[in-house]
Amino acid sequence: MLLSKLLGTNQISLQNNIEYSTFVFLFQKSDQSMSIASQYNAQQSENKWYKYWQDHGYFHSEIDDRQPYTIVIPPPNVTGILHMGHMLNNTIQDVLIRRARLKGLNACWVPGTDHASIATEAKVVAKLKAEGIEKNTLSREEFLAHAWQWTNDYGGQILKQLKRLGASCDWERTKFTMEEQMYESVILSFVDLYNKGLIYRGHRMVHWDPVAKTTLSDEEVIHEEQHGKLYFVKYAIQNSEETLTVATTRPETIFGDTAICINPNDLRFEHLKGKNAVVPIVNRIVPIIEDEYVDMEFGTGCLKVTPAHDVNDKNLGDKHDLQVIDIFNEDASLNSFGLHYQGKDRFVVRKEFAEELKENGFLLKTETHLNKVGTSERTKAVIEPRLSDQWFLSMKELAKPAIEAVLETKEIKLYPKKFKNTYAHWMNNIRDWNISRQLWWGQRIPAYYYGDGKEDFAVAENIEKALEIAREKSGKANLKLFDLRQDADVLDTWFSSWLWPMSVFDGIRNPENAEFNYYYPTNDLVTGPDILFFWVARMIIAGFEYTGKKPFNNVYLTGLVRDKEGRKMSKSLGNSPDALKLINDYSADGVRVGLLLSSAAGNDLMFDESLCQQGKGFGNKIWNAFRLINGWEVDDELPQPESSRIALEWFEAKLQKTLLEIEDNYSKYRISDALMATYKLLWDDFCSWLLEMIKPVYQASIDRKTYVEVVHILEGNLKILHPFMPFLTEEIWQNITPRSPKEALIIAKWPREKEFDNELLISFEIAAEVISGIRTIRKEKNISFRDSIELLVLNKENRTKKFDSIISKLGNISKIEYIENQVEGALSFRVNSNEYFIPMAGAINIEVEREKLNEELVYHRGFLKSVEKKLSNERFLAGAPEKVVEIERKKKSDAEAKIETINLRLEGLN
RNA sequence: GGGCAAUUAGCUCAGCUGGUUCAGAGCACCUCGUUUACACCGAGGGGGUCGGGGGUUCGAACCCCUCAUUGCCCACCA
Repeated sequence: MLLSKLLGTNQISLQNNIEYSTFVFLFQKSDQSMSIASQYNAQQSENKWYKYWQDHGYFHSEIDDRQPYTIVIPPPNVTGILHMGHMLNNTIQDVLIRRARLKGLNACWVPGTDHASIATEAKVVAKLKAEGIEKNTLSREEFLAHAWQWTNDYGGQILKQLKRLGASCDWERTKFTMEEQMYESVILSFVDLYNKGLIYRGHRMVHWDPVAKTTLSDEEVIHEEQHGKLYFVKYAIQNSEETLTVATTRPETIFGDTAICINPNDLRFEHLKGKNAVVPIVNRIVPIIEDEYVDMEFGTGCLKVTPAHDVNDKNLGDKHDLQVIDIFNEDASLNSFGLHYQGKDRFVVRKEFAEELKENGFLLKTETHLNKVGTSERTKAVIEPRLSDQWFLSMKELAKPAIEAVLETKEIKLYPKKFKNTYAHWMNNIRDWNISRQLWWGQRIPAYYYGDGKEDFAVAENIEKALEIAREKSGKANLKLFDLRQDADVLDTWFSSWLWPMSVFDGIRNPENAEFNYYYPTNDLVTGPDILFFWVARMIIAGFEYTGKKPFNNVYLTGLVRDKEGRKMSKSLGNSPDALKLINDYSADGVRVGLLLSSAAGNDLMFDESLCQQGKGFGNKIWNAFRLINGWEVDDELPQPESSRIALEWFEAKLQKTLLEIEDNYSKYRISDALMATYKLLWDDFCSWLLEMIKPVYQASIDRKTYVEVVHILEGNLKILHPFMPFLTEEIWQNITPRSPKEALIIAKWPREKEFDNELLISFEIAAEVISGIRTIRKEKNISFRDSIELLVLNKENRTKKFDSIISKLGNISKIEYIENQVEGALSFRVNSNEYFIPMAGAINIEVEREKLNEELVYHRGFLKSVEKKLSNERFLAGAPEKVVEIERKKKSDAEAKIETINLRLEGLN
């Protein structure tokens, strides 16, 4: 352990606000420093620290004096399993929440799961079917018992998987959208919106999913391009030898035809006006109506009208008072209107009926046709437009504050901001939301029917209240509970999750409760753009409706995780890696880093396992930096070398500068940039420069002051890295010295920001270039790094000598000497205007040297010329700001100085 | 059909208000190096007409126009 080394016998002056607690504890030295493996053992460490964190309640949040920082998880489907999208999403949330914790905020991340009405019900139905049980043989109660059984058996699996990822959720607050509090909140909000007149029951054309046998909202329908056929079908004209031809993509709906429609301006069909047509095979007589809706250019210019199965046809039907004939059963097989096709599936009928039409001379031809077909988001079934009674929520008014908050006052910010356009478009064209579903798994609609009339129902949060209302509404005081029949439908899943940020804090049932007032509005929401409308927009709407406040300040929309060929990850392609296997192979930290390395907000992420490898490699690098420091022997007698003092001073400045950069990145939700800045600080600045600069020569000891300071720096680095790599950092943190639970890294304090010396950073960069120049020459001339050499400096611009000790160390320079004149017979290089010489008798090839110098000369002359051209352009001088002109002048004089130097060197060679 | 975004090194992407962050990063690649924390390593290096064309400007990766390609969202043309 490092501790015994930190506590020297000498008095140490603690610089740089080193955490005093680090030094207070005295533990006996355990002599294990040498036995630490050169490879970091992730698995062991992950289990250990996750348990430790949980046991000590670091994830749990209670109201206190601190400012809250709240995130509610986008609740995954209760029966879901962790996929790459979740991993990305939750890694980002965990980074934000852990950072907030380190920054001293009261961080609260509320986890939970969604009952996912349609998806879960489909799974349960499939499972029962596999056991030989059909859903329709079960009562509602029996089915729900199976569904709960399923939920209890398999539900929440995904939450366990999130723990493997390191997600620091407040598990004590885990919520499920079907649990009592959440369920009641949904019902209350339904009743409330109904009483406000915003929820209504309507007979409308809705999207019907014939597989799930339920309606869907507009958002649940995915339009897909499909190659279909356009069938040209001949209809006879009643009492005439004439015919007309319609073009249709759906011949099977001919059974539901109740009119033919032409455009009144279409001169081709003048003679058909006022006549009737005969529907082929069906032999139904239908009117030929006129409406400008018909596009004369499309197909034949004649449209068959099927009001029961097409939205446009329904509109035409309403307008022209047409009969509505529904020809489908609920599974989209034909009903008795389908005549001899009764019971057959619509697609089978399409084929067979087309054949029959053809045989009877009604089908003139078919053409291939590309059109968009609506499919169910969940079941992939082709959607059937269907007329039915459903519950709707009118959205126009509700949406107004939500539009304002994002687009006008900007109190809610979307990242990346391009989604504002998409949001605006959807919100401004928002349509009423069909919220009823013909399913059993979900919150049941609290409407109770007491009669057969359209309005014979009462809406209330329980049946007793409903009875009161029903008695009043109907005027029948003798109505009994058993006269009431509750609506069979449940609510759209999103009608419960749109309350999520409020209902997890019980803010719907009990809006004045302390927790709700403390944690709400939440801070950041991290989710995918695919549910921007389903969920995000609706949460904003609900938030304003119920609290008058936004539900969150910022929305971070992640991209889709794709495979490295850019394909969507999907089960059918088999290109989705097993999340837990990845964690096992690359460690949770490695996977987190891998996912974040190239995932700017809103950009799709091309996932490649090698990124996880890079993450794992990074972890190992840090582990080994720790091993290096851990292995040093401290000698109290040693004074601190000049080079170490300066190196530490430099790193402190570099750290401060990087902290600003990281802060800036976080503030813009540029998480991968924040990670990259951290990555470079640790790998390049800390490992490659600082540790190399202070490292004692082989088997030598290190002085205590340097040692103490570098350990402190390591600790600071661990804090910055912790949000990205929580396990590794806690492991090292606890290995540095034993810590009490109060001193765990997870709740440590983020490094304090301080002024820093920028000049120091600049002069170090020059020193680094000098070192690089020395290395290049060593390499060119094959001078071993073990052989020390001398360096002569022709100092033309008063280079600071501050870093000379470091140059000596990293360049293995035995002596640095400042000189006044050119040196002959030496190797040379330039940094800025200064020249550096390494005396090396006989190592110079004059010809090669001259050629090199000439090349440089050509470059600088060309450069000078371009600058001079610019400066002689009067319009440039007039138009450009003084600052820019000044820069050009400086460039000019620099170039001139360089040319002069090179010329001198060339003369010297002759 | 309407809208939005993207196109920069072999790959993934930065590049903010037009000029010192201006052509960058990480990875990959090439060369050299290892009894010295780490080969999951170190040092060094090569590599781009900034999608094409036109314009504005003293000055364009950045602004405008146009074309091309790709992706996404929305939309009731059978």
